[in-house]
Amino acid sequence: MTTVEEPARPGGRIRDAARTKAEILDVATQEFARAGYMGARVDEIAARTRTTKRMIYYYFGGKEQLFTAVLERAYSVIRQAEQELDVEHLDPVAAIRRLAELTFDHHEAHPDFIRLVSIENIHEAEHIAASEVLGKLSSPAIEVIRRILEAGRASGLFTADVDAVDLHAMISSFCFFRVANRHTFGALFGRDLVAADQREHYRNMLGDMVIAYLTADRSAD
Amino acid sequence: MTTVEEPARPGGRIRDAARTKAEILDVATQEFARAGYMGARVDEIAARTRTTKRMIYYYFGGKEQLFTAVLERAYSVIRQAEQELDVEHLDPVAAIRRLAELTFDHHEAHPDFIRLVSIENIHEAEHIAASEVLGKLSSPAIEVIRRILEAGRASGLFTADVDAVDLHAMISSFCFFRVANRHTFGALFGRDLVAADQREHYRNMLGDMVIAYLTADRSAD
DNA sequence: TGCGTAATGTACGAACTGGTTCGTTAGTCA
DNA sequence: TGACTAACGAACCAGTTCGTACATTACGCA
Repeated sequence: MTTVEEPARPGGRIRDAARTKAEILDVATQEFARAGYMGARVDEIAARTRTTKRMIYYYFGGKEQLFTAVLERAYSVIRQAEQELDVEHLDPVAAIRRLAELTFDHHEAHPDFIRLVSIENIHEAEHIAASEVLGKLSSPAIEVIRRILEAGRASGLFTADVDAVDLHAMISSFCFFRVANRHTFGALFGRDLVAADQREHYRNMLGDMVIAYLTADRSAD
Repeated sequence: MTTVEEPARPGGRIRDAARTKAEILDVATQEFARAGYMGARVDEIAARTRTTKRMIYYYFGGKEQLFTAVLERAYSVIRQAEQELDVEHLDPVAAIRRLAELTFDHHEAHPDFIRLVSIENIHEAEHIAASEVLGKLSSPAIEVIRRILEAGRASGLFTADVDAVDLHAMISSFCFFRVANRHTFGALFGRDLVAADQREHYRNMLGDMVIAYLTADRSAD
């Protein structure tokens, strides 16, 4: 989330559509993530911006479209990260582990994004459905996983006939839950899943889990 | 969720505190799960009840306490289910698989509960913290897992030195994600994780994953 | 049977909230 | 340089929303 922060020429208003839009999106991302879609206040977003509520409606049309724009930008950040995945030079086991760790790191680094996704699910993904952009572009990570899995099966390392999307779901589950349900889990089990000193532990646990699943001896089943 | 449904004596109002309270909780559960905490409308809950908004404030004090009461009852349902866990007569591998499948089934059967938990996490578990009841009582499932893990390690079947709470988190992750993120995942990857004809597939996948993790050959690490 | 209290219903209000109306200003291009 | 338009601000409005004041009724018990 590129936080816009500029010297702000002190005398009166400056005209910069791009900056104003970006600033609104920054603040809106925080506010929606903080309070949920219905809990977020358009006035509050405006107040924390160097512009006014009028501009939100001028640029985005309304609360609904603003949230959609927030989601679009948030998703574009992961896609960017996924695009930079470069793990296919590794052997399949190392490649999958690396991919899992990158997913893990990305979730940890973007808790606001996780919250937005939770919120969007409460609303049954209606904003994603309404978005021109989001519906189409699928994740590059899936293709990467598909290729690694193929290589792993070809070399005999991977015993399981797993689908790439399913494996992605498995990896995401763990990463997502850890961040999204941090609070209830902590309150009920007295354990902070996102505690700094447990980070490596859970990161390894995820890798071990995925590799164990892919390389398990299926002859006993 | 025991839906209260009674013949409803046709002539005028009936006095039944327990029934009125239970009916409010039923409707409130639906409404909060549907729209989130901030999105839920007290008037709407009252309208869908055979009583009035006045009664909500009379019995629960306010929206906040009503939501807490909804959470308390929702969590008590899982605890009930967990209390009935009876898997320790099985060998450790079968016992863990059975436990994972029960968790899987419970999540699938209670989507409203999943939504409430997501919502409560958006609000950083503040209602759980405010609850007299919820903070203390921890899950019986943890003790069951602890015992199975011990037996598994003792018999040499389980290679991993896993903590019971961590394993619970692992199992819950997959089950929770599948239900909670159904909508965004479906919209983005074109796959319905809760499709009826894929149920067995994902149920097996979870079991395979957990067993593979617990019985993996760790000598290579 | 009458009385006290728990339970219930109605109507209302103050504060809030998304969205709009109307008017203003800065930049730019002919 | 002047006019045109994109960018912007202040005030306002209509509909909601949580919560309450006040009146009322059913039920248990003396």
